[in-house]
Amino acid sequence: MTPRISKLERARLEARAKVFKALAHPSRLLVVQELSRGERCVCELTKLVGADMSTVSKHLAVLHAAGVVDSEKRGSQVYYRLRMPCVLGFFKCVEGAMQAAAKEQMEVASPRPRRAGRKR
Amino acid sequence: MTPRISKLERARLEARAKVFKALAHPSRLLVVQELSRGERCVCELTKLVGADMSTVSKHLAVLHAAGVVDSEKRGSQVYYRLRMPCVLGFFKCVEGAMQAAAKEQMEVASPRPRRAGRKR
DNA sequence: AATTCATTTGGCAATATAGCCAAATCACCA
DNA sequence: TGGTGATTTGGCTATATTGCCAAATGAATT
Repeated sequence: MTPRISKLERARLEARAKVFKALAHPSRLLVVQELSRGERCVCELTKLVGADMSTVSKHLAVLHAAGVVDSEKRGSQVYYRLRMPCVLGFFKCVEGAMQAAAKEQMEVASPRPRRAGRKR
Repeated sequence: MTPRISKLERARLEARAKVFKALAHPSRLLVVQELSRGERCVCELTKLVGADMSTVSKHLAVLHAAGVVDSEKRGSQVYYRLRMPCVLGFFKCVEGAMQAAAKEQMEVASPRPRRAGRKR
């Protein structure tokens, strides 16, 4: 019942979790990936994601609140930029782990026989 | 309405998001951090987190399903291990970004005066 | 086999998230 | 000032997540 960590540590974890939460959605990951290639306006991202613009706007608000992206209004459109480029490094980490997991999945599904095996 | 990405790409994003989702909770982040120091049984992690053991067990199940941790039963207890150590690198990235954000927050709250300023 | 400890699972209520539509803003232009 | 395009916000429903309790499972012990 009594946690072994301080309130401060709790707050730190909460803040960190906010960033992960912000990235924990396919559309938002897609947006981040796209923004890694340069700034984009909401209309461009909307076409890319293929959802309602209001939906995309809310996704962007989540990313912005977490400090992952930055926005700048120019004329009538708003441009978003990636502000935490180090997330891209983590994508590679995840990618690698997923490949390992996939390989393992396959081996569980049909293990390579040690000496001789046959399909069943 | 029509997204500009393929179904395969969609699936890839979904899989990636699953990992982020698994990390998107303070308690689970705490667990990951702890496991970076070595394997721990559920009872240890439960004390650390300070929640019901069933709750912690479910958190661990989420991390396991995402491939972030691994488990091994030894005797009557189950030991969990970090399987994706590269997540730790990302913690640093987030930490740095959050510090930058915090500093900026403070400057927004009370900007350093350019020439002369006074409290209001 | 009964007991106990460690863990997982089922179920449920509270809360949070996602996505759409409609309405409100905001900038620009006629 | 009215109109148009870009974006955000409010509101709503559907869905997902969280966390507790209680019950089920499993291993070690008596």
